[in-house]
Amino acid sequence: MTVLRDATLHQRILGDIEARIVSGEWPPGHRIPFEVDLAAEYGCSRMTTNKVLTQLAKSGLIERRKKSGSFVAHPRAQSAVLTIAEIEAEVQSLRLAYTHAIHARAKRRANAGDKQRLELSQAASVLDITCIHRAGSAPFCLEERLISLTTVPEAEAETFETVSPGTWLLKQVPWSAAEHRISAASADAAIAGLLGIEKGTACLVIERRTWSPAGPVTSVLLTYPGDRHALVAKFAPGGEG
Amino acid sequence: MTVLRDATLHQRILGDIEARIVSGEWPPGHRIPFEVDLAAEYGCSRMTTNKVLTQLAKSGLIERRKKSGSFVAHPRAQSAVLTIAEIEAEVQSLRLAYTHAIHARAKRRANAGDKQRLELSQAASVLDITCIHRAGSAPFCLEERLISLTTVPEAEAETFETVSPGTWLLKQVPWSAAEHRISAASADAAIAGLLGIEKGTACLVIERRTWSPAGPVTSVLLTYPGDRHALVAKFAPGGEG
DNA sequence: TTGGCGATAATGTATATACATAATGAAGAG
DNA sequence: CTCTTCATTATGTATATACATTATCGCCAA
Repeated sequence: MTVLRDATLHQRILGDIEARIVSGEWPPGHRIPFEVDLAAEYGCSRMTTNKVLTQLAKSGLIERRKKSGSFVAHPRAQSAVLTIAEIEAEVQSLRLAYTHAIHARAKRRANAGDKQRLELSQAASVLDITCIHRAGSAPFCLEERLISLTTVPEAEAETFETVSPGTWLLKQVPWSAAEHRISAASADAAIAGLLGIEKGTACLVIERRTWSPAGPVTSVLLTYPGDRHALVAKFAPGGEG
Repeated sequence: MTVLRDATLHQRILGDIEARIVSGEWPPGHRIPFEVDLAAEYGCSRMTTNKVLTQLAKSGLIERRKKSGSFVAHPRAQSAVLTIAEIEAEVQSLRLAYTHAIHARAKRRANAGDKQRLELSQAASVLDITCIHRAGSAPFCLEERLISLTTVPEAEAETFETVSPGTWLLKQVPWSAAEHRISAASADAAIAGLLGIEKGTACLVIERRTWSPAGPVTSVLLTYPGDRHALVAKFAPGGEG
């Protein structure tokens, strides 16, 4: 119920329509007023109402059909924005000291498993890195990463001792596309040892694969002890409130 | 590398700028041409380039500062759109028959735990439902749900035998806000029994809480056997590819 | 040197207008 | 009665214009 003080006309119209949809006053399937009618109602030009409705359509709240009008959409699937912070930032937001250590680092020709993880078809060489992230003195997260040296040859010269692989790659390829796969798994003996937890503990596993226009960049498995970590995703109809 | 055939001017400009950012040609911090210069380059009006840059700013790829210009943003956190399908749709996409069964259903005054889960402050009554979703004959997912009868009194009359609680609520409160919390947990004896898995199996747990303008609606814990399920979230710079 | 003041330059919002596009529905031809 | 055609109508995209907002820079004075 926060009344926006200096809301623009655009925001006012947008908010009014959103409120009527979210409250259920306009249920899915309901036809909302035409652009020209809304413009008349608010005493503005059609361009203004057009931009509002276009934005609502992009956010998925309404559907627009030429000649027919605009209709409140039927929600299909719960979708939400998932924010995965950098591990260092995540640890620091817990007011703990962040450190990382490289546990293993090897260059090799890509084997079958590597090719599948990176979606490589041709022969290529990769860098395989195992890294432990700590919050204070306790292990926080295990990182098992493959880097395609074909796409990022500069990685071969890096030891990643001072800068973690994730942070370094973010500088090299700032705006790559990514796909995340989130699942749960029991820690095997090796992982349990590295994370200092009991074998069989449930862990949250995030696999992130990233691509640049030049090709596959990296595939990383992040394993978190499950009882200590959770991902949070929020959804507000129409974007952010 | 798909060349858009009938791309609008807006899409062309947008794509060109995105490409230069994603490729690294324009690194974070780089100042991109002014609206008027872009307009001159493409032979269009400033309104067109303005809308393109405004959209890029909303998607987080650039930052805009009055008098200074527009700059490629520094990526802060990996964020991606997570789509959580309805369980029924999810099962059917696996080409399996979907059924659900109500295992328990109880109305009660909200206790301390209920109030915390629903973020209720006052006394209220809630409906507590345990429901098993099956793919074919095998359990697929366990649903433990609280519904606030203050916000959705109609729920009291529902048995949810024919329509699952999630589907029913989606009809009642179509466009509610939601918060998801994703974690991993070991199945205890009760959950293992209901899901037909061994005690201690790692499970993916999604807690979804939803609100309507009238107040908290529901809190649901979805527990999936971890080795059989994964969530997928994708990120493409600038929205969808 | 320092402090403030105003010109400037870039973005932010809104308007009126124009024409393109596509779906609907009605009129007309076979 | 059916198929085609065409006018209508609502959205989609783009333009030229206007004025508001707000950082930044340079000038001038204390």
